[in-house]
Amino acid sequence: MFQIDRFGRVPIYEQIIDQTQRLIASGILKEGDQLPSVRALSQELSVNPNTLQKAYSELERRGLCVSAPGNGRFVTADASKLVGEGCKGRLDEIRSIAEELCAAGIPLEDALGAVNAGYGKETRQ
Amino acid sequence: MFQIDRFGRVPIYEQIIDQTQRLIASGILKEGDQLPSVRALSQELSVNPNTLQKAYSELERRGLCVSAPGNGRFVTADASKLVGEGCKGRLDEIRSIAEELCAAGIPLEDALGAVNAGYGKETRQ
Amino acid sequence: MFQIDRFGRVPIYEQIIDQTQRLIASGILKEGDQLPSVRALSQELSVNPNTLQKAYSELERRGLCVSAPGNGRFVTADASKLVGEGCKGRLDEIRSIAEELCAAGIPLEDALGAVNAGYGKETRQ
Amino acid sequence: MFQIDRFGRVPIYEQIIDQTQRLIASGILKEGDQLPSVRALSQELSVNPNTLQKAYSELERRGLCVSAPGNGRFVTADASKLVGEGCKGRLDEIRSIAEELCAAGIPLEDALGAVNAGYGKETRQ
DNA sequence: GTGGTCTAGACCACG
DNA sequence: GTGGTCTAGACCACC
Repeated sequence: MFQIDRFGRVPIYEQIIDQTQRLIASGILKEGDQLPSVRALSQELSVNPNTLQKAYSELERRGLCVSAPGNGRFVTADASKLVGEGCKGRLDEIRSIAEELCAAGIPLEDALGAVNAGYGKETRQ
Repeated sequence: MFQIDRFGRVPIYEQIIDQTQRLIASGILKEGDQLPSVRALSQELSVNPNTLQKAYSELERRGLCVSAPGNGRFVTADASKLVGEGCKGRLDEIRSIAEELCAAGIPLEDALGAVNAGYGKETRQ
Repeated sequence: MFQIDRFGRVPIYEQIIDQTQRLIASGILKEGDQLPSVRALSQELSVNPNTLQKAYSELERRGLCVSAPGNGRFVTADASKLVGEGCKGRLDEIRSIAEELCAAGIPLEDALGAVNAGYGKETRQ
Repeated sequence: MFQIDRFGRVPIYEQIIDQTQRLIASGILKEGDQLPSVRALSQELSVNPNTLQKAYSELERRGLCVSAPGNGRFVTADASKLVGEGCKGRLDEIRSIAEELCAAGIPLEDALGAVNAGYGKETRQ
């Protein structure tokens, strides 16, 4: 369910956040679904419970899930909507990188091709 | 000449590297041009000299500049070419973000639009 | 009769206690009235019977009700008086918050207004 | 500078957050001031560095301070304003408690007295 | 069983 | 020196 890269420079807890958001965005996790418990996931991924706790707390802060102590943690009703909004901010990242590529003389086609590749990977497979 | 963000999560020395590369990519810094001295730049930016030293060392390692002890540090002949190649790696970043946007249901047109915006912004100005 | 928030940080059993006390304070529950049975309330609120048991035990400990095994649980004669005394402790909470507001520069009038609003709301309804 | 209660039910990290906010509200901590370092404060209070890190991270999330890795953590320009706004929400807490006191038959004068006591404590001393 | 908090101690990158 | 992350292991309250 989750894929961890222990050696990159993105912290583990952030990988969990990102991947959970992606699961919500793609509809695999829906409103009311229970997230894997801190302990269970900790064993499955061989990651310290505290690290997962940190990731889950952040997701909660963003309003994507709520915790019912003693019962588990559940995806909220507007999680999907919130993730969608958040993703729009990433368009700015693309624009920013595109500016650099432009300045460096990389042809526009290459940049557009990269975007298509990103979309194609999901749609074609 | 340089713009430093002391609070972001990208280290200062990396900001120096990035911005220097961009100056080379955009032709503002050309072969044979002298880079600002560590001491001068350190004062101008209120940045620790060690930090600048680290940035410059990395630029040298990448073959973008050479130091002539006692004379200064100069942009190399193939700096422009090397930067161009390096930038291609950023296409992967775009592809990676595009995958996420795709998963989140953001329409392809928006992503392509962001790329065009990045290119357009520079060409129109 | 009861309103439960499963996600807040106040434990469910404490919510039951608080709300029962409030029902007594406001005279809705009077001496000799029967409290809903653990089983019935457990179904109505979809709450674990143990949780309700814990709440009722605490109410008994405070002398607000007594259980007549096999017959039910009943509000005691001095419940109303006891609740009244207990409420006085909340004056300290107000004082504590008032200190913070004072430190933050919130005008005294606003704080007094909030108290009046709390009283007014009940008296007007 | 900080006062920790290890036995109450408010977590230590939250006490740090609250007290820091109060220091900002009362003008003792001003824009640009450096917060005590995680390690230093950890020793002074005999509290684990992680706990302080958690508190500081939350303050940062609320926009009250920024961290310059390697240099320390500093109060932001609008920290004071943000704290002021946040405090207004506490008026609702007062109103809510006042409602309960009203229902319990506590006289209005007692509640108003508690507010005055909170304000008086700071002004008279 | 669940989530939440805390400690102790380690490692890393940055300045 | 600074902040940031992670692990290991413990304890608590709640359901």
